[in-house]
Amino acid sequence: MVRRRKNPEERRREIVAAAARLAGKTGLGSISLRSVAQEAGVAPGLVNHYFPAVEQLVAEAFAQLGGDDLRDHFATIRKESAPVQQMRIYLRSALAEQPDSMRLLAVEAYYLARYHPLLSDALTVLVDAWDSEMAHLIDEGTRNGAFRSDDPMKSAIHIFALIDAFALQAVALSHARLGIVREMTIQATERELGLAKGSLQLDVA
Amino acid sequence: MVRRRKNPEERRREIVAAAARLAGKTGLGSISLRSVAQEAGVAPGLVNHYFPAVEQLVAEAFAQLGGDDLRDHFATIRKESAPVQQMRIYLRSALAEQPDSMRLLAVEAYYLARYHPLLSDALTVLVDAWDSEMAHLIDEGTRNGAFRSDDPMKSAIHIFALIDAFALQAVALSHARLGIVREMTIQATERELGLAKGSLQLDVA
DNA sequence: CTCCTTATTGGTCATATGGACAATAAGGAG
DNA sequence: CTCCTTATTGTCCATATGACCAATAAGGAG
Repeated sequence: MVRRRKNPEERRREIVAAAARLAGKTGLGSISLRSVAQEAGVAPGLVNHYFPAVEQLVAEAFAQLGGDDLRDHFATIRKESAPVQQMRIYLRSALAEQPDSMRLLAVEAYYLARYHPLLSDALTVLVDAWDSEMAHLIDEGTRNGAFRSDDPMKSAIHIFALIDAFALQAVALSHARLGIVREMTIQATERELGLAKGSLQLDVA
Repeated sequence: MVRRRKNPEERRREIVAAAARLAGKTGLGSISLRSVAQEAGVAPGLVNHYFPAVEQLVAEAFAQLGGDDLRDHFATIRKESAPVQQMRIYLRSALAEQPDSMRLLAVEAYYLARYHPLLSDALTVLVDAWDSEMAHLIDEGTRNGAFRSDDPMKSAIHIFALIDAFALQAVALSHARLGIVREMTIQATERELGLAKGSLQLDVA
């Protein structure tokens, strides 16, 4: 095997990136010493060298994917200037019929978190980040006059709880239920933000 | 090893029961040929004899646990006669701080369902059963005049989506968030059933 | 140019998994 | 009481996992 000696930080990043790529395709469960080593094009022992415990690698890969996903979403949201439109854009992607890979990953992470302290921490950090970004958005909208919310953070948590519920259903259950939960989420969000019924209807441009 | 030859149906039930016991304690992931064989006090090969694929056993164990849990809950609920009190009783157990084993199992099942067709089917059956039992309860309450709901099934699905969201959080996240989601679920349920704010407050006897 | 740190490799171990199979004996049928 | 079906056992195999470790060589320091 051709050996190429790299800067440790860089190699470490490469390994995390490889693990994240795998998880994005086939879930956190597909992260193993050997699979990651192959994906990164290095020997399995090297993965072990940087991550004495695979647990750590799983947690970092999840944090990586989650962070990227969060940034992507808010970059898209921020392209809109009107708060109502921002919220509509977000709901449209969060309530899409077929779950994107991050949503599947999140459900997996919720489940694994029970046996996996490091992943649990990463999940907490990610959820907190979403909460505060969303609270910030709601706060802006409220000052702007577009929304009405006494407690933006509370509103954010409320909205995410509903979206989580949708995600859970979307992973496993029927389309009929999905439709009902989607409607419910939209209406509850409108109510939470003091919007008129129908303001967040997704099919409206 | 002492060999005792039993009626096939009985032995099969024993094996499912052993698997269910394991899953109740340590999750569906702890069901394996060997662990179940040990729990049931038989040779691993016998488990294989009754369940050529472990997948089937996992699905049946989950169905067993889920069915028992459903029956238990509604047996308790039915002890109350007043619909509002029935609903309060149910919410109190569903929104309890520490998740009971069935709740953890459900989250696991939602996740595993993606890779596990038989478990997915079992989950669908269970969810449908909950929906229709709850819809029935709501329907009774509506005829009785205690509730007000245009579409009991839709109301049931709405309520369960919120409870699922709570369960998801309860498995992994902080108490602060839990409290917010609990309040939200109670208020949304009151609204869904046409009840006055506070009617379902859990600390009310 | 030489040396030495350490990134990197490849191989080994212990463990757990699902699955298949031949041998055995329990216990009901006749 | 005898026979025969099949429930039951113990064993074996292929595979995948995490983890450990000695040997090697890349590439910067001096």
